[in-house]
Amino acid sequence: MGTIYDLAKKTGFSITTVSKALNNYKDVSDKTRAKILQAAAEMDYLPNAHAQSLSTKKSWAIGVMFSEANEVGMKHPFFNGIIESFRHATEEQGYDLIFASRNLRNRDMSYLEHFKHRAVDGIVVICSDRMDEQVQELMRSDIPIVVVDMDSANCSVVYSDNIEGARLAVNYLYELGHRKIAHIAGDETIDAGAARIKGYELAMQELDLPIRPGYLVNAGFFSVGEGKQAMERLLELDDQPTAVFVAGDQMAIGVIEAIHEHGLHVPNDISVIGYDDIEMIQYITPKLTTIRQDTDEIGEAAAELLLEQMTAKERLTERRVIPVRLVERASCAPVKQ
Amino acid sequence: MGTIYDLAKKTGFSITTVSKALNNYKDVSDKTRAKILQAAAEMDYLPNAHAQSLSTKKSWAIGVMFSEANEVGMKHPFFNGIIESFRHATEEQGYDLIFASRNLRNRDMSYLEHFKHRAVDGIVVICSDRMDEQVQELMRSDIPIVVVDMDSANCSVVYSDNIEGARLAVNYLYELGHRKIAHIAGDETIDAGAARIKGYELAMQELDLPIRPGYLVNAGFFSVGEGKQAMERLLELDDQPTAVFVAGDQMAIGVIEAIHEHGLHVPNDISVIGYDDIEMIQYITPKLTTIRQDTDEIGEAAAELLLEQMTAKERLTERRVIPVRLVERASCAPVKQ
DNA sequence: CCTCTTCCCGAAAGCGCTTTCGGTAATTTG
DNA sequence: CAAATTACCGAAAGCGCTTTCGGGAAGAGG
Repeated sequence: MGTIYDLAKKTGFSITTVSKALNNYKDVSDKTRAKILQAAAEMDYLPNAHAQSLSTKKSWAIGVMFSEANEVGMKHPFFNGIIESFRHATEEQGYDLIFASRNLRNRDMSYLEHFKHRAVDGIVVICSDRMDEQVQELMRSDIPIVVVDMDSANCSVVYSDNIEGARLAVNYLYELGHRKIAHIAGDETIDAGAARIKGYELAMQELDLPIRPGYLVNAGFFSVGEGKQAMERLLELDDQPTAVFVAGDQMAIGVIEAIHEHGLHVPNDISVIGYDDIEMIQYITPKLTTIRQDTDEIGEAAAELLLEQMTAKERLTERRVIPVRLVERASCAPVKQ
Repeated sequence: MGTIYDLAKKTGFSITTVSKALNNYKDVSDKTRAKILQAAAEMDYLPNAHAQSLSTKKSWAIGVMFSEANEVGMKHPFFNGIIESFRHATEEQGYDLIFASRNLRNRDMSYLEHFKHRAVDGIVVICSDRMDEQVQELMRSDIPIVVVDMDSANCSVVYSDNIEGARLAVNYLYELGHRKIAHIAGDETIDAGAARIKGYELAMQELDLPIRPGYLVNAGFFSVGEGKQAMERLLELDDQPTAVFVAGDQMAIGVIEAIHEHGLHVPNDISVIGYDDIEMIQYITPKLTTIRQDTDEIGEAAAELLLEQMTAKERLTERRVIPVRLVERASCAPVKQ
């Protein structure tokens, strides 16, 4: 492959000139530039990224951190959608993504330390627990950072309009005639969970609907199993809801399962509406009506906010709230008389 | 953060000694090592990875390439399972994963070029089209590489036992009394598709079952829509199958949809068995019986084969075939009399 | 007491690249 | 034609680290 030294030797110019030719400096003549480029092509020359980074202090790499909670890792469909679109957007600008191990040759370090070690140009953190000490540390650092699906005053953030989403859901159920609307919620330590709860309460209040005892149930961390358990608790109530707004699609799947196992029918007996619009819910029975989060736009926005900071070379704190919309499918029906 | 120069100044030792202390060379006394480590901790010293890589020619990074076909990218659930377990396994050894953009500051280069530029220690390629020129180039290179879900004589590979999987599926249907067994296949240009076809043909032959006209239908690249279309073609046959072995779970979802839309019932009218065991098929109706690919083990095996080559510093060509198993759920039933 | 090891430490070169700064040759200007 | 630009090129320092090699001091052996 060779280095610029080889190129210099081969062309007879100095390494300075070679480097300049390669980097489009204007103080090399077209003729020598052409010669050098030609030679570079002939010997399959490729610049060494490490040497470049060392010298320029720019690594063209973005560190990715995501929640390992629930053992989902990279398997979480919502996370994946976001990271995929984030990847596309940053890749266009020439950045690589690096998924950091926290294990530096057997000395394990924090994510921040690792990212500093790797000298990434920026960091994106996705789907995380705001209480996570690691995340806090990242947010306190001076590396450009964007946080997805979580709010913070100290760094750029992007998340869906969860309040509005919850309102959409509740209003939709209301228009179908439902008055006894329950909410199976995500844990309040997760921003998205808390916001949807807030939106639910707000919407109910606006509609002058009381939140009956037991109608707001914390189902934890968005898994199918937790959703199912939560629904079972609702089904034990004397005063059962006719509709339930579930804070996540995966939980909603569990919810439907519980309802079915109880011998009831969705949506004829109970309507359920989810949140996220992950792909698979189109294929379950009944197809799930849900609030769609636009993962493409979230990813793009995150990329935009991060790139902005990286070029500005200063910490910005912009907040981007991505609109959501209702996707009507088959899991909600007018209330039975 | 500081460099080793700062550490040297602070402790009064030379940078040589500092470096040695940090890297556990034995020709520094315990006392000075302690001092240096202490000072390092005090000033939050972290070694610069680029400088290290430049000097040692080891980057502790593994390049990841995956298929962009079908626009799935990182969203493909099967891919994700594998990469997640691969990540875990390599992370334990201190490696980071880098998802390469092919856009080096607006000059777009091949994956191989990019990986060379980044000086990765190894490459993993997943779920790819064997015809892809980029993949071919990677396989021809001299960088340690492991290929998943594809066969090749020139590099280490790991894939599921697709022949056996197909056989398991066909035999299972046979035992349920089915004799008219069709196969909705993946494209033959995909190794997994081809192997499952072969397994299907083999199994049918072993059971002395004829493959009736139109019973082997190419459904392309494993999407829900393609599966659905393929099933529609089967349903147009005068001599309809009583069971169908589908080469992928996503396609199977489309298959079931087509059958239902045709007014038939799964499994009472037609039995369906899938392939992969992606998470969501537990939640569709009926729950899909399938051949389970062990993504965890595939990822681990891939990591193992790659790490092996990286430490051996030579190209190896081991082949690892991961066993599969039948997961019985509710989409298959005894044949109607 | 002298020599031979052993134990520690540091000078220096090298990894591959960028960038400042100065210098020469060619060109323009008055 | 002299002076002032302009165009082009290169020496050298620097980025932060590793590793070879040699040398001084201390301890061991005779």
